[in-house]
Amino acid sequence: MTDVLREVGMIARALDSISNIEFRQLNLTKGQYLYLARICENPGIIQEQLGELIMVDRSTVIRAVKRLETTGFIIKKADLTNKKIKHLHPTQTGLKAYQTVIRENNYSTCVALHDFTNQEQEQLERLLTRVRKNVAIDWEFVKKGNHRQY
Amino acid sequence: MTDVLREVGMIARALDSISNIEFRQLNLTKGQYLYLARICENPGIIQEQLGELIMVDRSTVIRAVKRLETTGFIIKKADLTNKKIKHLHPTQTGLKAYQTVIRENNYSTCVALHDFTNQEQEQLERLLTRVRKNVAIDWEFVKKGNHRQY
DNA sequence: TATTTTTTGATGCATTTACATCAAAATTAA
DNA sequence: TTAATTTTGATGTAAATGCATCAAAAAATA
Repeated sequence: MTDVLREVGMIARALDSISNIEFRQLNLTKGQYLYLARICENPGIIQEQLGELIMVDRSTVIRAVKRLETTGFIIKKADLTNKKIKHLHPTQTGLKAYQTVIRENNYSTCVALHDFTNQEQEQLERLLTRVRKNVAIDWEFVKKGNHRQY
Repeated sequence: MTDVLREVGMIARALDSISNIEFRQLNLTKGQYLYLARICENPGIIQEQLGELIMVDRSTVIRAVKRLETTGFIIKKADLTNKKIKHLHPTQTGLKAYQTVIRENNYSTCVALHDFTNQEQEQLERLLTRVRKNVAIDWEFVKKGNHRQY
């Protein structure tokens, strides 16, 4: 019954582990590739949204982004009208590193799906998107302090 | 292209986050439910195997298991012939907590698959198992210090 | 308009995570 | 058997993670 979730967990940990090892050569520490990629793909995004996109805690985002800033991969820009928010943009260095991140991620996807037909790949993606949306509802519910009944 | 991996990552983080929040009432700290469940299902397992099963670093297993031991969820038993290895077994407290872990995990699975037909559920599980096996090969390769070409 | 609530960012603290490295036992090879 | 290699466990160190909490700005409500 819980097997599906376990497979997902194992796959996620293994791939994250591989990426973290491989991206050390880019001077990206654990997990940073996630934030960098999303910022490069959504320039101007704010930290709050980044957390929702990646599904991690706000405080985690803030610290990961701070590190990316001090190491020169991204910059924070103030908003013209809203004093509270800060827009995130990649630097040249960030975009350069992003190329490698994408190449690696694509390679991992190929490895993960190497014996899959096109149809199976599409099927898996469709199913996973539905799972993610289902799970997101409960994640936000529980993160807000609500209790699930089971 | 990399979307499948991202979905997997998001799902895994969200579910892990939910579980960690919910299991604090059992006095299980972050990630410990994973180890406890596997030990309850594989009594006598050794730490090395546990790492392969969950796909985390050896050092992480050792510390998680140590905490589970000091908090009384499991015990380590010496092997009769092999002085190097230590077999892990749940205590009564551990088995009690495991009941809740399973109930929660099953509930999360239901939530994740709530709009899936039986056929879709089975299909997803088959596909994910194949992905996990594919990924495991590279994980062990990279963990051993080998470099992937991409 | 004034008050309340929500949003967004930030930090202190405790904890996990994992790489590098060591050490001892067990296994394999010479 | 002896020497080399692998397995298994362990720890120091550095870093990420996330909860609790604060604060300021913005948005919603009275």
